[in-house]
Amino acid sequence: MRPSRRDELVRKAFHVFYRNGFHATGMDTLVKETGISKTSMYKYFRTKDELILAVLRLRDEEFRNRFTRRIQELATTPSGQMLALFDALNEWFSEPDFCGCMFIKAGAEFQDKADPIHVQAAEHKRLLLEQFTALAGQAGAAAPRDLACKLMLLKEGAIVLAVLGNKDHAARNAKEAAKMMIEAAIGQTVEAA
Amino acid sequence: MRPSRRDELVRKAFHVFYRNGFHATGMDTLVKETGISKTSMYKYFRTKDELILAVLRLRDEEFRNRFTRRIQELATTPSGQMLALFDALNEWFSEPDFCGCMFIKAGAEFQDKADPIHVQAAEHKRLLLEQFTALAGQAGAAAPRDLACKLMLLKEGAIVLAVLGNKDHAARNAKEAAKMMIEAAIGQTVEAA
DNA sequence: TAGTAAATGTACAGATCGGTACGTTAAGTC
DNA sequence: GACTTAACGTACCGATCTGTACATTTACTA
Repeated sequence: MRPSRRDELVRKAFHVFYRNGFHATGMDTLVKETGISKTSMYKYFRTKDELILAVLRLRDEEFRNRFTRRIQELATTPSGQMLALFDALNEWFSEPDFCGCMFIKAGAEFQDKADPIHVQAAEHKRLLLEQFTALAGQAGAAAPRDLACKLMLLKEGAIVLAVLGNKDHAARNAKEAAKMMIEAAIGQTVEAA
Repeated sequence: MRPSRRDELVRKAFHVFYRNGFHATGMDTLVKETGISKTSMYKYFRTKDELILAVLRLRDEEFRNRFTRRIQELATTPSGQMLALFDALNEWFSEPDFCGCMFIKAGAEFQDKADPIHVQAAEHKRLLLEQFTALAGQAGAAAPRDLACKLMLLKEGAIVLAVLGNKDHAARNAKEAAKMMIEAAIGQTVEAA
């Protein structure tokens, strides 16, 4: 089974949806931007929504993998990695084609909580929270889930303000706030990278 | 100048856009949901985008007014009001028709930073940040703008997680985190309401 | 009661939407 | 060379999109 053409579609469709939005991107636009015929698209996916779901699944996997790896590169201790999370976030903000979180946008465009796309978006956040919780547990936090939730709050808030406000300001303050949260939860200081 | 019919349109259009999204809501849907003829709509506003802008302006004004008033009802001191902000947030989350922040959603659907709708959404966040900064200044915070930014981060993060995760969890942790931020910035404890 | 302004309903234009039908081309395999 | 498979292009379907034209009705006012 050669996955090439189908994966190429999903990968290219991601960029178009990410930049243009879901409802604002028509299938004809996708044909033009991806160079893949509409006939092929509808052989791989029965509906536009199914294509969107595939895009979100790919993005979820790649984003979490890349994020986790980058954090491990930046710090060795669990507490240090929790703080490095916000350096990785800042790096992401600085990428030239950064324009927010795909899952926040998916949740915003597909608001029905029963919609599979909305569910998929929520699932991404849930999986991230799980990872953060594990990290907080390894760091010896008193209430790992609460610390993880607080880090998530800062991360999501930083993304929103990076889109609608000042990237640098958001990233710096999120990291400062995170440092206080982490230190309060584990009872010792954490040094910034 | 009788503002009734036009304002009625803006007010009712808000609810439809808020629940259904901007691109997903057609003008014919607005006719059906608001009971106002399409001819009238296009007499008041030349395009759909202009109507959306008017909706955002109304929402901005009403949201900030209502929020500010509620915070003043819940607490008297500036520092207490900053904390009460997260009680007001929790109340908002509990409203039956709560489905996120209209401006985050507007920013997500209109991503072009030059688009007037995107600009309007960013302006709302900027004005909120101004208010928080003033409050932080009154409370005697060392760096009012930084404290305000941290509160914003927690507020926006809480909204995102209220939509894509657990409302109660998000609101409670946001308030706990805010308490630590405020106390660290003003150098004294703040009591919860 | 006549006149005026606002709001209405209906019908439509031109474009685009998601999705399908169908015939053609390109590349490999036997 | 015959056969299969995957991808292609084009043309189209019915529905919906934003926005307009136009004649009619409502409601206030003189």
